[in-house]
Amino acid sequence: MRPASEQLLQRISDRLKGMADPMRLRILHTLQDGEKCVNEILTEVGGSQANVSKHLGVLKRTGLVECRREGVSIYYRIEDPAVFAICRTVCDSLERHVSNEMQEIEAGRAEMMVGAS
Amino acid sequence: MRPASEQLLQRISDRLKGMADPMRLRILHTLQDGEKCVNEILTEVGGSQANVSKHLGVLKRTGLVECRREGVSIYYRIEDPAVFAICRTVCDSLERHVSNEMQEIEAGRAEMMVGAS
DNA sequence: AGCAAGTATAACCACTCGGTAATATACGAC
DNA sequence: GTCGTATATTACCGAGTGGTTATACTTGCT
Repeated sequence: MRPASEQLLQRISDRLKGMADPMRLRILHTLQDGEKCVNEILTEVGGSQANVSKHLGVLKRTGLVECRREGVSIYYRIEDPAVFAICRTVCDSLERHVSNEMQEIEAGRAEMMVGAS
Repeated sequence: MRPASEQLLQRISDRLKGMADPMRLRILHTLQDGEKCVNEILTEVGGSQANVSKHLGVLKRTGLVECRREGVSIYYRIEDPAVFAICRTVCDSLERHVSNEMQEIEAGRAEMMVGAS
């Protein structure tokens, strides 16, 4: 097994950390259908202007989004669609997890029924 | 586009946060080839016992690993191999990112050369 | 130049996080 | 029971995070 260099691990965890926030996930999600300026993002995801701007800064620093200026507006767009693949993978995993929980609950219930007089 | 419920976003970000740390990635990586007890993990990933134990706690709370007791030892194992798919996706994305940077540097250099007398 | 709109930044606060050192717990051997 | 080993937990600290409010910056318009 490869030793998985410290640098690589650091970069992976940075990127994951960049995504690991509900507000930022909302922003990424709303950018899924094309670039949008801050105002549009703001009305779609809610929250204060300063807060959204800060989260956009985090996303930009992390390399998850890019932006360009057009007049007085600044348009943000997804820099790497891999984000969505990651989200999908996590969602699938969560679904499996939940269905496992359900099965265990079912099994537990069945066992209780056997034990019951 | 689906509104992507607040709960789901919270769970996704929790899971990402659970992975978003170099030490935890190292632990997950070392568990890739089967379950290991804390001592084994400890010697493979380094760091203090308390620290590794705490990170293992985080991984367990997040639902990324499971554990079982065998005598005095406690064996941990990956609960959901989706972790590796996520890492692979991030790595691929990083590689693309880096190669883009390289191209831009190359392009920039070429331009400079043109400008030079 | 001055003003307004869009966006970013600074200062601050409560809170979480990653780390360490020390202590507690659980188990097996004796 | 005591002792030693394996692991978890506690208490603490410095650093970072997510949020708010207020302020600054940048651009277009007049």
